[in-house]
Amino acid sequence: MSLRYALIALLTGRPMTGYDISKSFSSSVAHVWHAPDSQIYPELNRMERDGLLDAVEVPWGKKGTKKEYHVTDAGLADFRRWMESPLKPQRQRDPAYLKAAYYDFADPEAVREQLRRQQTYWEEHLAMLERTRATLLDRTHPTLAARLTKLDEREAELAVRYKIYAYDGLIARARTELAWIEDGFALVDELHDS
Amino acid sequence: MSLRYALIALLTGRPMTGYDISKSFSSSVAHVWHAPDSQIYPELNRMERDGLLDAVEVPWGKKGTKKEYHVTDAGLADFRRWMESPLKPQRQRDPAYLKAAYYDFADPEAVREQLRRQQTYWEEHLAMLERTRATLLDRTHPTLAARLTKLDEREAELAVRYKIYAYDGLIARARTELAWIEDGFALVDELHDS
DNA sequence: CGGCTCATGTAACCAGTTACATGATTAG
DNA sequence: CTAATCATGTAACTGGTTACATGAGCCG
Repeated sequence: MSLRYALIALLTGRPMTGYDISKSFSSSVAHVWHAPDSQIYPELNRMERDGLLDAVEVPWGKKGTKKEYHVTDAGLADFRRWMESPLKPQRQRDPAYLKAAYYDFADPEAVREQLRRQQTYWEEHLAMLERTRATLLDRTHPTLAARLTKLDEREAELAVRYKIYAYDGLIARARTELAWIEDGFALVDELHDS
Repeated sequence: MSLRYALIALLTGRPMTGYDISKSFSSSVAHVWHAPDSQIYPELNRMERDGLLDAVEVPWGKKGTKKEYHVTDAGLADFRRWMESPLKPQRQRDPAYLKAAYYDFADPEAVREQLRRQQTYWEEHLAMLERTRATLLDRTHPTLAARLTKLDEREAELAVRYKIYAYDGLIARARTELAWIEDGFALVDELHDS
């Protein structure tokens, strides 16, 4: 269900076509909620059917049209309702930790290789988060910038600060993962001669 | 697919019935990989079919029997192969962060309520992780203890240390979440008069 | 005219969730 | 005898993944 709220969140910035969404998704909401195109288009149709979005046919080229989705009042109300509803506690389900608990079944060199891959992944992820955070701070992030034009300074301040808050959480999480990976290297060295 | 490896991991400790598994699951592997009963039983059947487990019929009461699952050599080999195979990078998908990025759409009091709930959840989760970590350290954790009887001291040391390593990661993560939640309270107070 | 981007999906599958179903055994 | 525990699931559904499918428009 969160996908639909990720989509509404994105569309509060500005109306977009499915294509626009699937492109800008990856550089914004996808940092907290990833989804592939094949899930986005059908969901947009369902949301239109449920009255959360209005699809406006916009001409495209000579004869083509494209659908531009606008959040309806009902959609916004639904979004706010979801925002204020309690989260159900997330189940833990992380293969990295499952593996780590049983690293004694694997070859030490294979463990190091795992750790190196995770390290690379998290370093890149962290760098991306920090870049994005910077564009939020200076308000050049395209999706955010689009939304800010509709807000007064007080509202803009809130929107920006909460987004930065979310990214700060993601950044802290990435750093925690990286510190854990560092500890992993040290542990493998300690346990297997070196 | 990770469920099946969580199950093999658990069964390396000692052979168990589906019922044993579904009970002890929650106090061990479920900390890294949650699964309900309704997913466990069918998966055990599939794993037996695939030759990863042997099901031994054990008498139970006067006429009943129960199935005790043993990991086969093929199962262990498959587990090791999985252990050494690269993880595919996990997609971010966390509703708490999605909401946080858009807290400006919610009432400040509703936001505080959200934060309080998450705080309670993570505090309890953290306490549970720390209790479990302590039982790993003193080797009284039942699943671990069962496995240790089959290992020499050197192997036992590895098994224990890696399990503690995994829990240290989970604990660090929980603390990071709690720190982020604290920052959330401070931010709401700052942004909404107080 | 050829290749990129814009545009919109479908189909088959797999994993996980929720709710329900049923019966035997054992402890008090 | 009754309640708790042991035992084992099925069914319907939701959400997410992977792979594929197709065509119009735009730029050089």
